[in-house]
Amino acid sequence: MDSRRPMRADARRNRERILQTAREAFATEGLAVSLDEIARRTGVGPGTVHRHFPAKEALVEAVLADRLGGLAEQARQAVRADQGGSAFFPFLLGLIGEARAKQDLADALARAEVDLSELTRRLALDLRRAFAELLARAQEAGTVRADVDAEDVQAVVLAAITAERHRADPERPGRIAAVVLDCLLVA
Amino acid sequence: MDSRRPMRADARRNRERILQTAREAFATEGLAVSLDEIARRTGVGPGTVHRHFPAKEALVEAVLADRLGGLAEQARQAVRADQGGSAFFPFLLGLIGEARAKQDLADALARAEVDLSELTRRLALDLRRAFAELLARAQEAGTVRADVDAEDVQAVVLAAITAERHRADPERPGRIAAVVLDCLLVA
Amino acid sequence: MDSRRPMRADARRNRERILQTAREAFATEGLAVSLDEIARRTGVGPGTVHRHFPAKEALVEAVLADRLGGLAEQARQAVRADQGGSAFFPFLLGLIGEARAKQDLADALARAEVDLSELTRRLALDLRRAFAELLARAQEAGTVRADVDAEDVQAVVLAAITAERHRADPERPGRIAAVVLDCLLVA
Amino acid sequence: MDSRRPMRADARRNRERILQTAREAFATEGLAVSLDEIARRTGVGPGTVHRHFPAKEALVEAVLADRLGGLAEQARQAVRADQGGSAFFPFLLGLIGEARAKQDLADALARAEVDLSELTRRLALDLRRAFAELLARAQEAGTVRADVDAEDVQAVVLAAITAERHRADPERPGRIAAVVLDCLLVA
DNA sequence: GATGAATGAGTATTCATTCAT
DNA sequence: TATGAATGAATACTCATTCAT
Repeated sequence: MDSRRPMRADARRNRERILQTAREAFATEGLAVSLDEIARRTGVGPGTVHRHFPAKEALVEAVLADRLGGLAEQARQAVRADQGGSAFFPFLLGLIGEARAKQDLADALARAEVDLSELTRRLALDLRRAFAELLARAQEAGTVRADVDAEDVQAVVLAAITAERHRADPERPGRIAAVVLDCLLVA
Repeated sequence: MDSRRPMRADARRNRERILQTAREAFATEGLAVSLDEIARRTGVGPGTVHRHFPAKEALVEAVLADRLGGLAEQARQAVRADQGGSAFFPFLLGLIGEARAKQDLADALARAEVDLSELTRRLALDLRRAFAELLARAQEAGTVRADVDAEDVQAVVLAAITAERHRADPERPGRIAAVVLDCLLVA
Repeated sequence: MDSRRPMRADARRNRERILQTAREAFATEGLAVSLDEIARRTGVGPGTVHRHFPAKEALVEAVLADRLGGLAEQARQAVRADQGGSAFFPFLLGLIGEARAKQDLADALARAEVDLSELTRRLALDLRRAFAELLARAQEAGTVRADVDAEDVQAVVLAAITAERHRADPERPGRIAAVVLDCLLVA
Repeated sequence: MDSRRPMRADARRNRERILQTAREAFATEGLAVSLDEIARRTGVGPGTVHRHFPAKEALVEAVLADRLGGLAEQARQAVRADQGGSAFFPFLLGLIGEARAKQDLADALARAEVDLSELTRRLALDLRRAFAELLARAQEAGTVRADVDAEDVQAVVLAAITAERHRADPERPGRIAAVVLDCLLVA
C-alpha cells in the first residue's frame, strides 16, 4: 500500500465505521469483544476489519489514538481560551463529563503511558503538554495547590472519572467528581 | 449439592484451595485466567472446579464474596476500635494500601453493587454499614465534610485506588491517594 | 498431566485413531489437510485432537515418529535374519514396496534428518544404524559397490521410491525401482 | 479474455512480470506463497493477477508450462547437437544440475503427467519426444541398457534429482545423482 | 466425590476470489 | 484495463462445560 496516496473514499468510510463500532463496543463491553462481532455490527466481513487493522491490538490502538487525539485538541483549545488559569477546572470537568458518556476515555488515559506505538505516545505527549500548561497557569493564579504536577492531575482526573462512574447520581451529575477535584484546591 | 448437609472435610478443603488459587490468579493476571489453569495450579482436575463452582461466574463471585467478607470484618474491627472518629482515615488508607498489592480489591468494590448474588449483596451491605458508622463518627467529630455519605466515600476510595495505581511513586507510596483523600476533609 | 501414569484406555484409543486418520490423510492428500478435517474424519471434536497433539506440527511429528519407529524395527529384524549380506536387497525392496502403498514413508525418510524433535532424531538414528549394518555386510560379501555409505543408500532408496511412484507399472510392480537399485551393484 | 485478439503490449508485459515473480516465488518458497504476495512483489494489484490467471491453479500451470517449454527446447537443442548418442548423459546431468538450483523443475517433471491442461500436456509430450530421440540414439550406440524406455528415463532423472536433493555433498556436487544414473548403463 | 477426556462454539487471522471505482 | 477494497470460507488453536470412568 502506498501510504502517500489518500485512501479511496469508500475504504476510508469503512475504516471510520469500523472504528466507530469498535469505539462503542470497547467502551460498553470491554476489550473482550471479538473482531468478528465488530465486523458483524459494522456490516462488513471479518477480512475487511483485518485489512484496516492487521491485528486486534492495532484496532485497540487506533481507537485509543483517536481518543487521545481528540483530547489533545480539546486541551490545546482550552489553553488558547485560558485567562489567568480560568480554563483549568472547566476543562477537567468537561473531560469528566464526556467520560461519563464514553467509558473508553478512562481506558485511553489509563493506558496512555504504556505498551503503545509511536503515534499513540506522541499524542499522549501532546495531551500532557497542554495539560501541564493549563496546570501551570492555574498554579500561578493560586487556585491550585503547588505540590501536584501534570501527572498527578491526570491521575486525579482518572480517579474522578472512576468515582463518578460508581457513584453516578442522576439528579446531580458530576457531584462526586467535583468533590474529588476539590482535593486540587489550595488548602 | 445439598446445602443442608455439611460438606465432606476433603471436599471443603478442595473448595478452599481452589478459591485461594483463583484469588491469586484473578488478582495478578485478571479474570481471563482459564479454569483449567486454576485447576492445574490447585492440583485438581477441571471437573472438581466445576463441581464446586458450576460456572466460571460462580467462582468469580465466590472470590468477590470472600473479599467483601474480609473487608466487612476489617471494617467492623475498625468500628470497635474507633475513638471519636479516629479510625476513619487509617481504615481508608489501609484499604488503599492493601489494594495496591491486590488488584482484585478494586474490582470487588467496583462490582459490589452490580449483577451479584444474594450472598454478595448481603456482604456488600455489611461493609456499607460499618463504613457508614465510621463516617458518621468522623463527621460528628468534625474531621470529615458533612455533605458526603457512605457511598460517596466508597467512590472516593475507589478513586484513590485508581489514582494510586496510575501514579505509583515508589519513593512515596500512597502520596497521590492521600492527595485524593484530602477532598474529604472539612474545608 | 502426569506422564508417568498410563493414559486412560479410551484416551489411548482416541489417540491411536487420530494418528491413524492423520497417517492416511497426510499420506494421500499431503500435509495441507486441516486438523478440523482430521477430527471430523476420526469422529471427535477439534479440541480432542488438540488435547493429544497441542499443535499441528506435533501431530505431523507423531505420524513421522510412528513411521520411523516401524522402519527401524523392520531394519533390526532384517539384521537379525541376515546371512552374509543376503538381507540387504530384500529389505530395500520391501521398503520400496511398502512405500508404494503408503506415500508418507518417503516423506518420513526425506524429512528424517531435519527440523525434528529429540524422539524423532533418535528413531532416525536407530534406522540409520541398522541400515549401515546391512550395508556393511553386503559390501563385505562383495555384492554392493564399496564407494557408497549408508546415507547414499538411503538417498538411493528415496530415489527408487520416487521413480516407482512416477513410473508405476501395474503389470510389473517394482520394476523401475529395481532398475534404480541396480546402481548399487558392483560394476 | 478473447484469445483471438493479441493482448495489449502493457498487458502482455504485466503477464510476463507476474509469471516471472511467481516462478521465483514458487521455486524458492513453494506453492504456499499467496497471490497477494505475488501481486505485491510484481508491483501490481491482486485484481491484475486474477485478470491474467483466473485462479491460482492457472498461475501454477502457467509457471509449469513455461518450465516444460524451456526444457523441451533444451532437449531439442541436445538432439540437434547429438553425435552417436553422445548428448544423452550430458543432457541428463545438465537437467539435474539445474534442478539443484531451481526446485520447481522437479515439480514440473513430477506433475507433468497429471491433472493438467491441454497446453501443458502438449509441452510435456514435446519434451518426451526429444527425450525419446536422445535415448534411442544412446541405446543404438550401446551405452544405455536396452530395457528402459523414455518414461523410465524420466523417472530415473526425477529419482536422481530427489536423491541429490537429500544427499547433497557440497564437496562433490552431483555425485549421488551420477551414482543413480549409473543404473542406466549397460551391464 | 474426584478425575481428566471429550465436546463444540468461539477467537484471531489468512487468502483466493469478486467487484466497485 | 488496472486497481485495491471487500468478501467469506477456512485454519489453527482456546476454553467453559459435560460426562464417562
